[in-house]
Amino acid sequence: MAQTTPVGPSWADTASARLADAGYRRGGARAAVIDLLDEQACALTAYDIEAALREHGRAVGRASVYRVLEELHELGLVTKVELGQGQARYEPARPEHHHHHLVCDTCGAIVPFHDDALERAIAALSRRVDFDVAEHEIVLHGACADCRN
Amino acid sequence: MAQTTPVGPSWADTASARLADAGYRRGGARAAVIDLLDEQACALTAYDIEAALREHGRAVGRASVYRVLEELHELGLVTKVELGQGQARYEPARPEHHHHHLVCDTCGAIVPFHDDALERAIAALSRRVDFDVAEHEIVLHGACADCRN
DNA sequence: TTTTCTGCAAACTGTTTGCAAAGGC
DNA sequence: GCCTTTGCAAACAGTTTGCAGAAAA
Repeated sequence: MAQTTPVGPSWADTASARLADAGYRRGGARAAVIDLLDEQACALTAYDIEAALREHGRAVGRASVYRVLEELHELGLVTKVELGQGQARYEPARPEHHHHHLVCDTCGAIVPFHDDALERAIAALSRRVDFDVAEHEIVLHGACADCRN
Repeated sequence: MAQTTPVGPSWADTASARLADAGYRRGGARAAVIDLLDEQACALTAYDIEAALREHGRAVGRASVYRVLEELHELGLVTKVELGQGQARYEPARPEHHHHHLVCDTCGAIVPFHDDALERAIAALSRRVDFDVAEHEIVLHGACADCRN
């Protein structure tokens, strides 16, 4: 169950450092949310985060969860995705693990994917367009392997 | 200000026919929403629709707007998009005008675009993936020409 | 006349905000 | 000690639902 992700400077470290640079103090709620996000590979809802923290015995107020997520998102450290399920999801922004999502509209399952051709098409398009494109979000809806039967 | 879109069977006709086939009756709220959507090229929020109908002197209850939109979406006649602005938007589904959206995170402007390379990449990917892909949504975030200065 | 549709108001859900107490520096 | 951060509760916004009257078939 334990996941090992032995990289150099962890996302949590980077995020903490960046927050410090931005003048934020090292509060408990902030650290708890960052540590939790650091362990996650894919996107969680604010509620997921709140529940997980409570289970870990590090309960954090809902408002604080939202506030921390917003700060992190503002600094580009967290990616906020809306998968059409009526609530936002958040995941650590790790450029080397850039990905998008498949959503099963039947069971709600979320599967991350990455596709170079798609990224190239997006990059080319971004250059062509009269717009400063900062981010892009791609969501594929449908039925997962289990649900299409 | 008046837009002319002289196609064969209008989207409104198609939508009405499809609704009738599905066993729905031809109520006033339903017709009003369909007629309004038919005139629109891009995505409106439920609130936009409610306000526009009121201005046209065809006021429709908010609940009815949502109910009609849901029916239309269920039948695949309306595309529902979430552009990260905390509210859903709806537009008539016209396969021949398939497009996606650029969103200016500064002023909120929404610009539709279409890109064949992107669509091809999505199509290829959809075939490769262990998932029945029914729809896809692509949102590019950034700053529009006016806001990037 | 029977069944569906509509509008209103109330309920809900996810998110944000005001404020006083707790905590970092 | 000053200023930020936190948690709670209340406020909010968008959306959904229950219900009684209006309207289609």
